Amino acid sequence: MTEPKSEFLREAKARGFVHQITDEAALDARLGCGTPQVAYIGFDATADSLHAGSLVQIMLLRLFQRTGHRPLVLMGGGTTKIGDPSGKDTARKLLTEADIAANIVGIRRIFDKFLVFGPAQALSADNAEWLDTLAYIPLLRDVGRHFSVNRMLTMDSVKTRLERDQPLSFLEFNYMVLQSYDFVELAKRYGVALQMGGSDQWGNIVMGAELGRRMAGLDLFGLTTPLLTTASGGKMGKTADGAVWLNKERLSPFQYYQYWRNTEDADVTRFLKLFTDLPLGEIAKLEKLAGAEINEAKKILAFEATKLCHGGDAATQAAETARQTFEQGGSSEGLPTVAVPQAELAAGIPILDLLVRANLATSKSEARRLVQGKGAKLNDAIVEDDTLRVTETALSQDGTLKLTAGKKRHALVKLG
RNA sequence: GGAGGGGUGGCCGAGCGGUCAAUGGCAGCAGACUGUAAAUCUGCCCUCUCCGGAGUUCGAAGGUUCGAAUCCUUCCCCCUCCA
Repeated sequence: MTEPKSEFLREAKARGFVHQITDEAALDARLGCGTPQVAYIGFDATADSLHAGSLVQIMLLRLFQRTGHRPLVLMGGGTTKIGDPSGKDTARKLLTEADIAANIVGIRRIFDKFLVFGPAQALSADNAEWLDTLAYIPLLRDVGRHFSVNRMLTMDSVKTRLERDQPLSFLEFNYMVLQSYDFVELAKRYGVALQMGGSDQWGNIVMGAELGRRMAGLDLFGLTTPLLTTASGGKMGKTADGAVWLNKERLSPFQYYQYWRNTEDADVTRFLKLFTDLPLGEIAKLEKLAGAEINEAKKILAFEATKLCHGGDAATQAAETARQTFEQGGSSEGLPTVAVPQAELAAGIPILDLLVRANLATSKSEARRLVQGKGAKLNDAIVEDDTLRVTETALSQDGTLKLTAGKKRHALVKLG
C-alpha cells in the first residue's frame, strides 16, 4: 500500500511518524470511514515532566487530533508502579504513590499545550483506575491464560535482559501483561481502536491487540514511531545539561528554543516535519536552503517548536533573546539569571564561584578549567585570570553583568 | 541449600601488592576552523588548592602489610549450573 486514503495515515507517513503498523489497510479503512476514531499512547509517570524524547509521541497525538480524531492520553498511574523493562538494563527505582500522583499532574499540564481536551475532543485516563483493583486470581484466569510464556520470553525487552545476563524481576515481567490489559480496557471504556507508541513498544502493543481479539473479539490496531536519533547518532532530547524538558520550570523557553536552534543541518527537515505543524509544502521550500541559509530554517524550527510547547509570546521572546545575544553580541533579560546580594558583590566574588553559581560550571575545578581553556567570558571579554574577583564595577548601566561559557551558554548576574 | 563466576570513575571495560586518581573506548566540556551545523585537529574530563600540593575513590565493614583496587575475613548484591 503506497498512498493511504485516510488523512491521518497519509500525513503521518509523509511526516516520518510511522515505523510499523499492524494491519495498515484495515486501519486505513477504519480511519477513513468518516467517524472519528480514538487512539491512545501511554505515558509512565516517572518524572514530573516529559522531555523531548516523548515529543514524537505527543506530536503524533496532536496530528491525530488535527486530522479529525480523538487522541487519548493514558497516564500510567498503575503501570508506573511496575516499571517498563523495555530498553532498560536495570529495574527502575520504585516510586511512591504520592510521587506518581504529583508526576501525573505535571505531565498532564504539558498535554494541555499540545492537545485540546473536552467533550468530543481529546481524552485522558489513568490506568491506576482499573489496575489498582485487579484481583490476582481472576486476572490470571481471564487474562493470564491468553499469554504464552514461551512467547513472552521472545519479546525484545525480555530477551535482551536475559542475553545480557541482566536481572529481570517477575514484577517487570508482568508489565506487558498489564499494558496489554490496558489496551483492552480502553477499547471497552472509550472505544479505543488504535494504540501508538515508540518502536520499543511494538511487542507490548501487538500483545495488547491480540489479547483484545482473544478476550473480546475486538479489532485493535497498533502503530509505532521510529526510534529517533540525531544525524550523528545521539539520543534525542539529551544534552550536556541533561534532558530537554518540556516544562518551563525545568528548562526555560529560551533554552528550549536554543536546543532546536542548534539542530544539526542534516536533521532540520526531518524535525520540521515531526515537531512543527508547518504544511509539508512549506517545509519542502525550506529544505532547499543550503549552506549558511539553513540557519533560517533552524530559526523557524526553533520558533515553531517553542510556540507549541510554551506559547507564541514565549517563543517570540526566546527568538528575540537569541537574536540579541548571538547576532548583536549583547545581552538580554531573557537569559538565565542569577541574583547576588549587593554586599557580596561589593566585597568581590571570585570568578570561579560566580561561574558555579550561574550554573555554567558544576564545581570550582570545572570553572577553573573553563577559565584556563579560555572558555569563560565576563561581559564578552575572555577571563584570563582564574583568581579574578568580580565587583560592582563589572556591572553595566542596566545593573547586570554577563557571563559566558563557551560560545553558547550565557547567564546574567544581577543584584538581588 | 550446594558449586562456580562477578561487583572498578556518567557508561563500557582494563588493572589483580608498590611506579594507580587508576590503560583504553564511548559520552561530555573548552579552544581552533565555521554558519549558534557537521567533520577534523588540540587540550581537559573525582574534589579542594596559597598551584608546591592536599583530601576522598575501585559493592560495605574489618584485617594482613612499610605499602592494597589488587591478599585474608565477614556481610550485601548480581549472574550461571545443580537441588
